[in-house]
Amino acid sequence: MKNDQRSTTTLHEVANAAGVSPATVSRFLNGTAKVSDDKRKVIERVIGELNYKPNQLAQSLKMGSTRTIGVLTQSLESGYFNKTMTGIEDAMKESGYALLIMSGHWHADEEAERVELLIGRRVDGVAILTGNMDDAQIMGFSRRVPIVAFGRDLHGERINGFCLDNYGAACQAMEYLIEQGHRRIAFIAGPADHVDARARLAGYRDTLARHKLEADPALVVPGDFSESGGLLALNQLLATSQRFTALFACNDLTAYGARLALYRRGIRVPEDISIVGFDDLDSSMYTTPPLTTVRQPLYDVGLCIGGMMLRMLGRPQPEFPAPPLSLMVRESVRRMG
Amino acid sequence: MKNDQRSTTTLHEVANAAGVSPATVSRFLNGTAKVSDDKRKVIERVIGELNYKPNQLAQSLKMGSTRTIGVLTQSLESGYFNKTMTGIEDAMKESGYALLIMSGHWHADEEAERVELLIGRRVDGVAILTGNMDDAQIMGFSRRVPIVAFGRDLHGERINGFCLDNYGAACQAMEYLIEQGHRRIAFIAGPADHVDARARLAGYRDTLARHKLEADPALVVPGDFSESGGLLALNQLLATSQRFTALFACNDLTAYGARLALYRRGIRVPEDISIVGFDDLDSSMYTTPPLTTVRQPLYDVGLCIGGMMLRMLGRPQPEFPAPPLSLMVRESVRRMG
DNA sequence: TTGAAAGCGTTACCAA
DNA sequence: TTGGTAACGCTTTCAA
Repeated sequence: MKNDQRSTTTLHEVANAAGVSPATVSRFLNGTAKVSDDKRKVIERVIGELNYKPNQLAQSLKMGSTRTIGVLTQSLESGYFNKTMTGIEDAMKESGYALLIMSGHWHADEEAERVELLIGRRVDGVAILTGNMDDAQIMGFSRRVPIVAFGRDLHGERINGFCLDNYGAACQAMEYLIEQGHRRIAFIAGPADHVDARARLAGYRDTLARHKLEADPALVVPGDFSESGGLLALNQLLATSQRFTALFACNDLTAYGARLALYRRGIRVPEDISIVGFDDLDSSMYTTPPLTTVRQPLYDVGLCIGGMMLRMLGRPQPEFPAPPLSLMVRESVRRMG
Repeated sequence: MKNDQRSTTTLHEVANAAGVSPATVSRFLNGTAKVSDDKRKVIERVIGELNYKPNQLAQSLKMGSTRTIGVLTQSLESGYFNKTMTGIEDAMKESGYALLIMSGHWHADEEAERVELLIGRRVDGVAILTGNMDDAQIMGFSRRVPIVAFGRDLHGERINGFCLDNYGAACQAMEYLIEQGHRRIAFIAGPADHVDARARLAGYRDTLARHKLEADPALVVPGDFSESGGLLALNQLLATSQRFTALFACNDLTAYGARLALYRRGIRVPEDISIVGFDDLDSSMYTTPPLTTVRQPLYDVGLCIGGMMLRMLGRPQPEFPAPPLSLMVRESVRRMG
């Protein structure tokens, strides 16, 4: 017993102990070529005795593939992104690929830096979840590594992307509110530089216009996709003493914050004010009242991303269409009159 | 321009182009030894021109370190674990270490399998977040790779662990409830095989006993750490028409579910029933009413884990004491009489 | 200060 | 079917 400390058995040691050449052991391991029954038996035994595990590092260096895909998320804490990552993880499960995850925190420079890091670590592909980088920048990266980008409409030899129809879903939510008899509908916006936030705002405005309803600019207040932003926004809105019967929040977190602001003032939901959110986070089913919101099929998005990646990497996968957004009608909207 | 496709420049190519030996380039890159000014200049230029980036794979193989630490989490979707991971990520930020994250889904076999995978990928260390493996099993892994384990009191040459005082915090929460005048307090338990869940239950029982209050077994109902479990549990509790004025939920998710069950029946919080949770998830500050709950300093836990890991890996780090749990008094508990 | 060369643990080609 | 051997891209002796 000389291998005391974390010593790792190598292929050579196995070969020596088994009295065969390293090449043969390798062939046995990978099924690359036939090895005779007697040798196979010895090798099998020796591997068991020595508890040999191939060094993936060496394999990667040799084969030019790390069996790792990099994921650029924005925040490890985001329920939004993590659901997607679970999907990616599950899509990759059987393939032997591992996920190297890094966060860009919605900061273009940091995102680019992380992608560089990922490439430096020789990942086989990079999945980019939204973020603030230029499309051009991402296209540039795609010359160095296969990329699948969620939230971007990018396509090319080594890159694929897809978006969800945020605009359409926002319209759908607004239609619902209007159909329930609401006329004065407030909107808490998201970060102005965020594509999805912009699409949702456009959906709000266009639907109002389509119904020839006044789009009172005082009814649109800025938010930042966070609970505290929603709280602030609603306080700000209330301070202007504008009348409104419904509120469309650009995401669920914002809706949570707004809901608390209402609670603080004793304004009931949905009796006094109706609320619609966007995302359908897990907890939205359990708020009081359960939140009516646009469901983003994030897990499926992850599956989709994973599948696209695997396909780019040359592993045939069943196509998985980008899933649609849909309105989850729960209990935060009241039917008027 | 011959390097069209993702071709990667190597150290040798740089050396050739610069008219020096690979060794010199390597020395320049690592500052391992002095290189003369003229050579240094050429090398610098060539590296820029060729956009050379060292192959980390080759470096790792040579140096025996991947600068990667594996993290065994239980679920990528868990707000609980992800907060911790953010802490780990931040602790590692400057060190050049990357995180290879895998999920065990609270299943001992799967956890062990993931750790094997991590070791196979030659991570420099593994951080284990709770989970269901035996302590012995984990000690076993520690002979192969340095480990820091959260939620375990393990110590050894290549392993360090720490727990948070769930028992004490549960007692603290119960003391608060009693102090507020509550006498009949219900408890929604967590998974019976979960250490933390057990500690919290023990805290509930012992505090009752310490105050000579009846521990009515009908008042403790099983849950599973999820919202739906909390909802079910509370319905079950209500079905027995037991009297109680307060509810201690073994975690926040459970509290959310219970709160919805109450809402459904028009039972007000905290006027009719008071609720205390455990974890202090981000959204607990924004529930209606904001939830009084035990705060787990998960981000700091992550920092702590990261620091311990770095120290084990031979990088001196300032010690970071395991942070204490504390009760966040908000608005879900009513003062009786 | 520099270069040649050995080696990290694999895989795969070429002979045998 | 097997073994020898040359890579993969890097770091680090050892000499010069």
